[in-house]
Amino acid sequence: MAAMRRGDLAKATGSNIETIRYYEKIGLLPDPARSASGHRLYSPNDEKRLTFVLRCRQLGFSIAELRGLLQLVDSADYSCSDVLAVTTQHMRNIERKIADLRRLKKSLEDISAECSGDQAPDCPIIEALYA
Amino acid sequence: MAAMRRGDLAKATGSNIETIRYYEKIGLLPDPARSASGHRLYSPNDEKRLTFVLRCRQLGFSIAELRGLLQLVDSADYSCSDVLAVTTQHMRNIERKIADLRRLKKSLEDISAECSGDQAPDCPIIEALYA
DNA sequence: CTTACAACCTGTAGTAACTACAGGTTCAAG
DNA sequence: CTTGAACCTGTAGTTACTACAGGTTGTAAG
Repeated sequence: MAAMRRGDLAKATGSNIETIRYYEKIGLLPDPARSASGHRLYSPNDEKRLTFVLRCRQLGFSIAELRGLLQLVDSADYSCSDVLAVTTQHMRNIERKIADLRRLKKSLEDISAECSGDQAPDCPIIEALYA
Repeated sequence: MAAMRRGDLAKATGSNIETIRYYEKIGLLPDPARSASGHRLYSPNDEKRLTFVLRCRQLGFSIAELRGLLQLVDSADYSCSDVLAVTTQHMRNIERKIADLRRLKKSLEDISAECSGDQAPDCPIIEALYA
């Protein structure tokens, strides 16, 4: 189980090599071990943590939310209710975003309804917005 | 019908005073007239254009999409089909975002389903992500 | 007429979450 | 021993603004 270098870790997790350095810089990942010449060396534990971070990001957690989640994880005595609170809040945010987008789409549909889509000049969409 | 200054225009359109300068800088708004001492002076036409820009932004058009729309408007011989093409593309983008968020929400629900939300340590949400 | 203060002017830095580059070192293969 | 990939660092660019610093102008009251 040899230590991985940064490129290996990126490949193993499917992430961008620069992202790893970025996450380290902002404190999501701990400073890794270094070889004698200064190259970063990653353990399987480091890989697990990065995987966690990447999964949370894929689930739409912001870096700030993720920081909260990691604080829980790192505190080592987190409970279900703590985690569920963060997750539930995040789901609410997502629901709000969905609602916003739906309203947006409805507005666009309404505005577009009058538009013939043909070669006519003076499109009613523009008329509606540029009044 | 006196010319407005920047603060007046911001108030009239409900926008931030700095945003106006920003839109000017990136070329969404034309360079306005200036008083002898260098203060910006806005015409009713300027106000109409800013209103258009703000409405499009509220409808979720990116600055790049907006630029396309303005190019059409400024070309003065745009047609319905041109405008509808941009709008339709934008609606598709919104639909995709909605779908993405729905999938996200579903994943979170699935992951959370096992979580009791009580004081138990070792939350299954974390287990699922930090595996 | 002066004083005060709001509103303006400019350029620049900060936000979120990365990505990309420049210029230099180290590692691994042939 | 040479070559080239992979690494190192710091910094700039992205989107769409917002906020500040430090200076000038406009306006109203005294």
